[in-house]
Amino acid sequence: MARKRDEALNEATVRAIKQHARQLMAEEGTAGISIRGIAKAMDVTPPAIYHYFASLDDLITALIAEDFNGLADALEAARDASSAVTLGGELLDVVIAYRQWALDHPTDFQLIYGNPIPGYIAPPELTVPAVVRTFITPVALIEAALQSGELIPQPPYEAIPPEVEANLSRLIADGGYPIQMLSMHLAMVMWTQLHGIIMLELYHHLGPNVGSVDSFYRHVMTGLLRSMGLRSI
Amino acid sequence: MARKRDEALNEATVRAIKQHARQLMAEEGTAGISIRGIAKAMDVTPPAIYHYFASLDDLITALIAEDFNGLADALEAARDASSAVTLGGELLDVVIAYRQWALDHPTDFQLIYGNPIPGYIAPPELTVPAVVRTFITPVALIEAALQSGELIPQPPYEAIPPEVEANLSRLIADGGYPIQMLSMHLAMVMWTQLHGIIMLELYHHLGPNVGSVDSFYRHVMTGLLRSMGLRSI
DNA sequence: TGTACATCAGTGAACGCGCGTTCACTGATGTAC
DNA sequence: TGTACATCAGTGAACGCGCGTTCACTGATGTAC
Repeated sequence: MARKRDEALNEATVRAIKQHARQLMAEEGTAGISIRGIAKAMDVTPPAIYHYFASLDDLITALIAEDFNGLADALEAARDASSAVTLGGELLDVVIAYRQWALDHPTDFQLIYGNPIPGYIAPPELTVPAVVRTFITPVALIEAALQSGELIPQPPYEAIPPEVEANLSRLIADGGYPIQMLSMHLAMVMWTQLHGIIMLELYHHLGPNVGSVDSFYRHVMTGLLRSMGLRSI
Repeated sequence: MARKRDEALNEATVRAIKQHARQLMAEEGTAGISIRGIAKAMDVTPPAIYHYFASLDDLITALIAEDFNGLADALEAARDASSAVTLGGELLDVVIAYRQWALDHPTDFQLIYGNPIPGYIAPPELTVPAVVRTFITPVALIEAALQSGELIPQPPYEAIPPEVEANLSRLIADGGYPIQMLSMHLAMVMWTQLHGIIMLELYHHLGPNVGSVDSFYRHVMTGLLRSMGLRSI
């Protein structure tokens, strides 16, 4: 029976394990993570790992949690570092940072958004709020732009299907954020668009088709935000 | 050394092998495909499989090829079966069929568009033209709508970034289709949008957020096509 | 200051598992003369 | 009509591999009195 990091002195080792796990994942893909592989890379015996994580699944769960937070942090940082003078400009910078994080951490992005690792099931009580945290930065900017009149909703994006409306309002209530349903809806649409480009790019389906994914992404995302009624980009 | 299906009498067995492979994949995920697993399911000895496929990788490649063609066939069938009276209506039916195929064959969709199977690398000379075949039906409808004036390009979707333009024209030349670059570009944008929704849905990230993905998908895709300038839906 | 003991980090051997692939083979079926 | 032979589909044993996890253990370090 392994103890989980009761106190924090082993913190450095925990970090080292995660780091080697990510290294392995980068080299062999998301399913390449293994206790034995990490142990070999650290020049240590496999059971030693069990002092820090109770099982392989626990390790993976920790990685996933960290990655979601890493992405969310990157979005916040991009907003804070943005030199844009409008909310729309900040939003575009955040959107660009989203893809940049995926490009900088391709296997991490696959880990949180791609095929599940064989035999592993991510606990939804981790995964759902983690996705939500990732949303907060962009959705808050959309909300602010909406309030300030910088974003004036345009058809067809000013309407929300009734079936979706119900769920969105529950989502907002659960989160406790003072945010209009329309902001949430627009963020959702934006999210699916950006996600499609990134996923296709990561799996090498988009590059051969559009050549410069950089330009394509910027063009499409700018276009989408303008279609939604954002006047400032 | 195994012979590949020299003649076609073993065709029924080849089909049975693929079918059991898909079954296994549906139960255990994309990485659950294994020679031994298939053999066990067919109540046969593992080496027997090597009479029909030279290796596991060959089998996977055959599955991928078949899936791409299956998706392309489904799109053609949807166009042919469409009761819509406009090109735009047909296009929307095709777009809906795309998602429906993914929902009907979730692990097949993951196989062709999700994480690669550990240790397997799909041959690009198979994969790139296969993706293209999948494009033909929607892009032809967009082209026709453009020619007939049913689609009148609107900003921001009437422009193509220069870096993308170069690649698109090469793509069209390679394919030998008499298609305007703008049709290709619009199809590309549409593809990334639809793909994002489907991927997020398949991995259970979208459902909890929007409630009815059905409504959301229809709403977003209709909205996008209208924004592009399609007048008939 | 010295001794007794607890804790911590890790070892080494072993478990049972499933995997792709190879090899020499067997028995049934079909074909040629 | 009967015999000789080739082909086909599959068997059974074995290879070497990597995996997660368990178990009893060791030796170093820290702490209490």
